[in-house]
Amino acid sequence: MNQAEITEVRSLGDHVGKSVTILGWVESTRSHGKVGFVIVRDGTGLVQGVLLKAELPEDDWGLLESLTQECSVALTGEVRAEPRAPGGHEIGVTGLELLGASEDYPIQPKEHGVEFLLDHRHLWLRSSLQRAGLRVRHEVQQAIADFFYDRDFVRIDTPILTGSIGESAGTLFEADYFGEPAYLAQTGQLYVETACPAFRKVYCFGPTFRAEKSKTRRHLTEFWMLEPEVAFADSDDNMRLQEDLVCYLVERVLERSAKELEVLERDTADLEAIAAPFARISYTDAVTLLQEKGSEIEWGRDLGAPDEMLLTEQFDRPVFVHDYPKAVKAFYMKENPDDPRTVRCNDLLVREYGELIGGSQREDDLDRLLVRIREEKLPEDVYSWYLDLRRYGTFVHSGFGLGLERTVAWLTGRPHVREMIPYPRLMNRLAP
RNA sequence: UGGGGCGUAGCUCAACCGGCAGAGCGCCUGGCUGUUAACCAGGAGGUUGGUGGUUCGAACCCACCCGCCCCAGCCA
Repeated sequence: MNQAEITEVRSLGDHVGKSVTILGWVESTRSHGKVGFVIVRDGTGLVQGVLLKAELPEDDWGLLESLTQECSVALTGEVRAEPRAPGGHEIGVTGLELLGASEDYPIQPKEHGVEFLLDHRHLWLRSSLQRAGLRVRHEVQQAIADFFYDRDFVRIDTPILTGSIGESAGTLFEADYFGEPAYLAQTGQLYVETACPAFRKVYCFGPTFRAEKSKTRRHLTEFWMLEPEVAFADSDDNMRLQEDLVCYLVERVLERSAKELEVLERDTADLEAIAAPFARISYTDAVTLLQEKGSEIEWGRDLGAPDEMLLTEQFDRPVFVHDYPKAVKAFYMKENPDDPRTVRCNDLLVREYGELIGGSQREDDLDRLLVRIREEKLPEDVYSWYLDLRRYGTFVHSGFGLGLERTVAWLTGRPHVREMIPYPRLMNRLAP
């Protein structure tokens, strides 16, 4: 195999009229007796190969029947522009080599059930909708890195194995750590906060784990979370950063993932309309509004999914709900000086998917934080290092967590987060 | 964990009131020089999720169990 003549499908436009070799996997074949068509995917695009019995060596023509779905091949021939071909180009095949056979490939270009597809996730990844969704995920990850790099944030990788607890016990995955209990991280937040005095603006971005027995289209037990943390930023600064980030992500995906959104049949009208500022409504005002719209919600209770849906329908873009009751939020959130029943926090809600972001200003007063830890009956000793942050130069700071899969599901319009991560971990799925 | 739905060929699904278990796709064989989920002809492929019960007779009715999906709770 002469590597010098191997060409990627995405650059075929530069090789029209020339002979090239394509390496890839067969998506489908159609044979008509003395002419055959083969669709090859090489990971950069699709190209159609045209095989004429009269123009192929006898041996190569015989190979046609062994070109089964997903076998790997080397295809050699002249490139032609052909608008009718998937990908816009076709190759008049003059040489054909079977690299790896593929017998009884399980996934057909037909409808399949969810369970079957998830059981074959390692093969399902090759399908067009899955490729499109995961490519958007990749774009969003890169956009996140670019956004924070451009703003002088330092990326801090927080531990996945921890001895201390993130938010609430009972939803932690436990592991054995040389005889001691260890837990898979639910959040990197407490750790990333500690890097603020070192770098001022920081973020962590990695997998997090929740042993929640939830079975909804918005939850995974292992998901990727972006968690920025900014020193000397209050809750309002925090919301402005979230707004800027979400606008940037939408812009990037519209600009660079247009092809993928088309494959996914995403109507992008609502994304194109998104611009700062987003609506901001206090929890208290939201409750009043929801009650007017017929919700049973009462002040003090957390917003349920139906409430969030109803609320987002009142706005034409993502909406911030801020200053929730202290009782329904985490211990580390800053008590609201104007109304001690509430904390300085916010959720960012979008239509159909609910909470994309949860954020807050952090409690920076040592005594008040201790009171909250005791109220929640949390083990004080494991938080000693977190409390040190308030002992040695405490400072106003805020941050938030953005769920990657939920964000990508929203951007692509796919209904379920399980398709937005290569290998979803769900309550009842640990394989493949 | 609660509410609702479902489980039949490799896959997606039919099967009327309880009466011979079927189709499409995929696969195999043959035909065809421009197909786009190609088409035409033929073929193979079944312990109807499991156990027990009712009945002359169960894919179908009943009980229990297993599995999956959707919604809710929890959250990102």
